[in-house]
Amino acid sequence: MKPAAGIREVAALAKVSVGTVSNVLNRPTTVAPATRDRVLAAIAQLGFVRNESARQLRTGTARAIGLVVLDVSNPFFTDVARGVEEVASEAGQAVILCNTDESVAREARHLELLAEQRVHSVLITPADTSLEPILKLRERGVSVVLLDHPAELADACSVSVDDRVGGELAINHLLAEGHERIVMVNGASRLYQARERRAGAQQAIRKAGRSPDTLRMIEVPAFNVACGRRAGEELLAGTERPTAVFCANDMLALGLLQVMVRAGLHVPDDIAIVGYDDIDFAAAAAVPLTSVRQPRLQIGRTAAELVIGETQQPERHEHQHIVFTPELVIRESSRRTHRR
Amino acid sequence: MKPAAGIREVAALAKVSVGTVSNVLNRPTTVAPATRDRVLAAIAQLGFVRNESARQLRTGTARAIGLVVLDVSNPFFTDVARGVEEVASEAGQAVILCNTDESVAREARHLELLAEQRVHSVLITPADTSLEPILKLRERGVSVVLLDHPAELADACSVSVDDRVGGELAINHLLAEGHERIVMVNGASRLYQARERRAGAQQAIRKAGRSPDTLRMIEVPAFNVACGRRAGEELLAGTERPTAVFCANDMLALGLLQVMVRAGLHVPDDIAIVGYDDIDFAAAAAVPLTSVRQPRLQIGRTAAELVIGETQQPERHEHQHIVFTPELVIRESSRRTHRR
DNA sequence: TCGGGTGAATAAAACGTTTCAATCCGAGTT
DNA sequence: AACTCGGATTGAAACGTTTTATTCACCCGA
Repeated sequence: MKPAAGIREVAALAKVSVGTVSNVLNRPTTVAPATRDRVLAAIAQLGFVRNESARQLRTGTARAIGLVVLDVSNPFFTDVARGVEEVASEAGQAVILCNTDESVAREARHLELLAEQRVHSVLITPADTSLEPILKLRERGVSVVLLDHPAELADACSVSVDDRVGGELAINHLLAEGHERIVMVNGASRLYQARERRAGAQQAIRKAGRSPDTLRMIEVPAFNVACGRRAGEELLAGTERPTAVFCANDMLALGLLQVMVRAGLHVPDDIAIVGYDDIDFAAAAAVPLTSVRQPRLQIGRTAAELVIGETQQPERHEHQHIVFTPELVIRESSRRTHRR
Repeated sequence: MKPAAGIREVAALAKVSVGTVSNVLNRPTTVAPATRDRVLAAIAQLGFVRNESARQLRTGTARAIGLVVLDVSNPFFTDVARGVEEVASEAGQAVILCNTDESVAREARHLELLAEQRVHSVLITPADTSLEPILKLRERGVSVVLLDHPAELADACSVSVDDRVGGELAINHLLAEGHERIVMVNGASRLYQARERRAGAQQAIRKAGRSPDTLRMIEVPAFNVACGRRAGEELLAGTERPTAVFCANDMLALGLLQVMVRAGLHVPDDIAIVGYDDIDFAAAAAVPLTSVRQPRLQIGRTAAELVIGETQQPERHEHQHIVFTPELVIRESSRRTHRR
């Protein structure tokens, strides 16, 4: 195991200066074809691999963009990540994927790491209401795009989906199906999504002129399957079971659904369920899940495009706030049947 | 936006040499408490963030380990990743997650990138039978752990699950349930997992003394839901529908299940289905899926531990090949009912 | 008072690139 | 023949750390 050939060994072998080798690597057109070939041959022969740290040190910034999400286990986020990756790799950028599990502490750690790596931009779904750590990034000159979190104040772009409309869509649908005792199972209200979806839901109730207690709230610690199960058990144990449940994401909905089915309840006749995100598994669930669809890939692609635009032409960049509109996909878990 | 404070600015402000600042960062105990506090104060005041590239350049290797998987959308891999992340972060290592989508070209690109980053180790589920690109990594001094791919020859550790046994378990179960026309839906046989699971399945048939045409093979291009759907449609269209299907992973099984249910077939009475991996969504599927369980987190944790052990004590490290044993989890999708 | 230690701090060399000003050389132009 | 021009190549500085050998200041025991 030799000590790894560097640019100077290559230069020596090709009988050129290190500057020329660097040019072959970075501006191939400026070097004469003959020498270029000689250098490439030397590179191949020595198995030379550019040392990215050295390059970065010199140029000042990494060719990577950080993507910080709330939960990698949630297919919603892996789909977003896929979108990001697609456009990033076209632009020759690597993506560093970080998972916070909704923890502020983990988020801070990851942001610290990304700052040390000198990534030029960060796409992030904030784990907290306070955007303070993110603003700090901006101060350091990092481009930031907030995902799923319109940044009214922050000096950054944002890409989001109108969660308020999403919440409304879900509740309107349930009301139209004739439900009058609805429970909303929500994640930590420290998360923007949780708050907005709730606000949308409540707004729908108000607009429909129903009593506020038509809609009861349950807050669980995290947006995952386990918490969905827990919420389901809670509902089963309690008195006054609702006739419909709106879960603020599909992971919760799938967990809850599982509990209901196992308990022998019929979905949707005994209890209707609506989820949020429309991940692929929603359609394949025990009872195909009605869900509020978000354009997952599109979110990722757009965010990546914004940030790449910003870093490539910082001067003529204006921060944008892009808001997609969600769409209700009705499936069996909430569709009126004629059984009862 | 000032030009980002470096270690020398900190040193100047704290009235010490840069060496001392570096010591505060890396060997805090060796510096006197008073000066240490002074330096820390300066760091805080300037908002100094260590430049990881410079550190890396000097020390020669990154504090990161690369994790290369076949499909980030597959919860199996995100769970493995979670395991890796857990132990890596305990050891102060970052994880760079790369997705190949089973493509050899993408795998090569990612390995190239990781090499440029000078990661000290790579955990990888190879996208191809040939391990050649991986051996090249080893030559460069990178520690490698093969995931899900026992490395008989390669100069590397491996962590895997006995896929042959897994295949056998699945088929034995279906035979025991009385099935005599079984189809196995498999991914690209360029993947080790596909080959082994098939071998196990065939072995089970042989051992049971059944005719080889009890088991028919279908090979689809990739281990994902879409391909599972396609296989399902193919089966529906063909003559001689099997009474049971063994899918070589849960994504395939979920896709296939969806098609069957939509076509009005009853699972398991009209057609039984067995999956592989036992991802969380398997239990929540339209019909809870029988599946061959692999210890997903454990795989990730073990791999990370191996590689960290190797890099920390290269001299007294011996390559290990750890093989877990899979376990059949029987659920409704294959359980004999008394309906027919 | 003198050495000999010890613990703390320093100065300077390296790490492997990129970049930029400077040089070189041959072809055109006058 | 003298000049200019432009493309190709070069050499050296710089990027921000870590590290190692060295110096420094001080105390202790002889």
